Amino acid sequence: MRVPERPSLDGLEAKWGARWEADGSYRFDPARPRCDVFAIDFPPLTVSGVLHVGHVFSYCHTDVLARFQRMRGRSVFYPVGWDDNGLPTERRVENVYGVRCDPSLPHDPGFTPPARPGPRKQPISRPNFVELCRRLTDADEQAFEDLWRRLGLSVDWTLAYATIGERARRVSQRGFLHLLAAGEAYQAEAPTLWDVTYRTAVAQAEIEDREVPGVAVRVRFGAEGPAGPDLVVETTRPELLAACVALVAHPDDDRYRGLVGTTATTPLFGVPVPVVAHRLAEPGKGTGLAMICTFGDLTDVTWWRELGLPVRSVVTRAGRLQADPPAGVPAGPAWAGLAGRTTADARARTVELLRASGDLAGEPRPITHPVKFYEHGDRPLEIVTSRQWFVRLLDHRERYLARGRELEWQPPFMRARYEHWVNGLHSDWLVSRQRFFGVPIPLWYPLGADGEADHDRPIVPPAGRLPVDPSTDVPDGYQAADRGRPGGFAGDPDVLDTWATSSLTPQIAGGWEEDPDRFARVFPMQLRPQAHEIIRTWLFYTIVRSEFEHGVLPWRRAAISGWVVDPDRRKMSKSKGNVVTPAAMFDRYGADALRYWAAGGRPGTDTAVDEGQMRVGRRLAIKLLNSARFILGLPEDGPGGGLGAPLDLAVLAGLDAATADATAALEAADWTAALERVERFFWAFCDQYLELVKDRAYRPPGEPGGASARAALRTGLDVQVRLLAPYLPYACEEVWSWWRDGSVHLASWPEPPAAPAAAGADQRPLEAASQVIAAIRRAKSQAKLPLRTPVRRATVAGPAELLAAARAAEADLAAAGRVAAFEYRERPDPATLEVAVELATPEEATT
RNA sequence: GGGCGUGUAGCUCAGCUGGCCAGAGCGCGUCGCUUACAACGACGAGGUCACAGGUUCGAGCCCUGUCACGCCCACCA
Repeated sequence: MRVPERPSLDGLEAKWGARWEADGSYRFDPARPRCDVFAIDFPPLTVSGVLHVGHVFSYCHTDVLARFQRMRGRSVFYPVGWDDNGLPTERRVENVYGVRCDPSLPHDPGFTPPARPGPRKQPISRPNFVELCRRLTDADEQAFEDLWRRLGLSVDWTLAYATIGERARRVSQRGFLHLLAAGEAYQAEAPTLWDVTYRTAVAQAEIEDREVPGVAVRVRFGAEGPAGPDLVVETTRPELLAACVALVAHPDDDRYRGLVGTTATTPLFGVPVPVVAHRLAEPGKGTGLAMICTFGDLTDVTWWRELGLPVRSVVTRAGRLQADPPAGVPAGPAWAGLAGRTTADARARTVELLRASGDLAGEPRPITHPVKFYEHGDRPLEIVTSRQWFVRLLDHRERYLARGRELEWQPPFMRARYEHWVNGLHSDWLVSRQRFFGVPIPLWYPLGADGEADHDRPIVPPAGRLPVDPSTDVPDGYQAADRGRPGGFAGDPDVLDTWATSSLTPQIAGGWEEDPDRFARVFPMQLRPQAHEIIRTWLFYTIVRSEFEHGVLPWRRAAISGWVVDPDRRKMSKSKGNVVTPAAMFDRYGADALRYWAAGGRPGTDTAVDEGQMRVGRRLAIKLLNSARFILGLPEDGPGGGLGAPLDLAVLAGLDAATADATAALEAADWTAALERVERFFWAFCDQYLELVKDRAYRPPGEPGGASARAALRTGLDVQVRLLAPYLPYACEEVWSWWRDGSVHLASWPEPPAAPAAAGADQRPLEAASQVIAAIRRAKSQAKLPLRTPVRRATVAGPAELLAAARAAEADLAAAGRVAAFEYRERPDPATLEVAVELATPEEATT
């Protein structure tokens, strides 16, 4: 036994972190049978360059569950992943190094990035760009790893993977090729939502609506024949006038019924367009007559498709009006004034032109309206027509809904989000992205004699060649010189959506098709912890992939965590300047305290940063050290039990109840309830029980009652250190090391009874004694006297059973309360004990 | 516009399938350096359980409606 003179939390993180790493304490044991494995599909940590306490919050929850399961004897499969793939990394590289990717440039092997970013972004080749992405993520990952280690996450670092790493690329490409072979992945030339800043198509799941200012403009169209006055259309996108292919009204709208089938004429351009009817036209919006453009919004796409209208594109992929007008639109002065402008510029310019030509009906009205944005973008999405890869979702909606009902959701209401999303899907999953730092689409296309790619006959690499990069690798049967030559081949230039890889995290981590033995042991997994805002992406897509590849749910339970909000309950963000960094919290309170605060966040609920709670957590950890020092510093008894006093049996019986409750809560993944239960017991153990038996505990070995108290104290400590270990891994490990071998985190989870002698013992002696000692303290406190003030007589009144229970602890009460004499009065009515306390006079007190 | 969630002491929240005087921690006040702990301990004061109806012997908990807040979703006229 080696108990320090003054226990402290200082230095524990470095000391035990190094030990756990050296001992491989958290290694997964691949030899254990499937039934002993607890596998966690842990969220790949987003390497974003910004650290805030939100990053540690939900990971603590998972870690508590992992540590609990490990102590229950499971081999925990707890891999850590890095989500470095994707657009956020690209954007950071652009800003940090002042570069941008130009895939037409050749690789420059001697390239070094500018020392500091210049005002203009320097164009560099794709390989150089990807190199910089790697360099940046490597550095970030190191910083993040240090943070997770300090937090005490019990992940298995030997299982680490990165979503841009070779293994992930191989799995991702294999998965894509499986979809392709099954006809579940297909390509289509279609109008899709397009981000003009990043110049890539985006999927439904990555879009968000934002309320932005705009204008509602009323525009006159020329009517045909005797229809009378001009037709007035209200639009927020007048710049798309040249893209107008029809006007539309609801079939039941009497105002326009007579016009359907006639032709109207666009102002400024004089282009004839048909007036058509469609149920999606809403009589109540604007004038009830809308302009159909290719393409202003998704409704335009629907109208265009269902009504068989022609295409007149005017917006380029860079978000500007194209140089030449679309076919059928004259290249007159009106167009000349708009060509090359951004859509926002062109909008204002069009209003001026309409005003000059007299085609404006009234003045433009400023409005705010919801506009679609790419979640990482800051300019509104446009709709452009391009060739893209899709994965079928709509065909299997019912199967995904069924899997969602099969999944155990925590909290259960989160299932509604999932169902809502799946029911609201309106398009298949667009998986191709016109980006650079991602998993390449593993295909080439043969080039015809005319040099055009034949997209209908993609060249597929054999499984053994994966991963491939079609921009540098050459398909079997071709030479490098055939690239881009008529009769040769061209690589698919696109990369896969980052979720197309992340949706395979169970397969990547589990060794799918590469380590079948391991995969069979860990998949399907037990737990998927994640945040609620990515239910529609990560969670949904993972179910999609698992359903396709394996026909099963990828995990049994999804634990959805809430947000961390600032102390004023606002979401933390860099722009608001309210980000709390974890490093400062670590320094001030320590990892255990931070974990304690995080564990107070109930499943699925938002939690505010609360330094007060961190202080409480720190206090709990210190209390544990101090109480352990006291208990372990008591005289040692020889072997042979000794448990016997009713109070000692009672405390252990109470501990058994707490253990059972905490275990049940943790089995249900309710880390907060379990902690509350254990914590409550622990404080009572220290403040009530320990104070009551101190006198006996001090007695030398051999004297009556001493061994029993010490046995209960030691047993209680032993059990409670294990109950708290998932929450306070450092303080618990420290205490454990004072008197036990090995790591507490590999010790067994306590199971009642803590001591056979105390099994099912009567808990009332402790309950009664606690009431009596509290009353004695109250009397002294109200008399403004020190607690050591003697009591001449304490008269205890109450029901017979409680009186008997109190009497069983009389000697302890007398010592703890300095009571000279007790009297007992039986009274049936009060449920609790009433204690009349006669304090000693000052003269008596001094003697 | 649709959906989900939340509204309980100054603050953060517990209150399980409705059952005796509504709980905890923080904060606050008072007292106390008692041989584990003064970055501590003991004790105490704080609540019309958002509002209005209803069901019931009995409701913070169930039903209806209203209000406030948060989140998710929605075809930008």
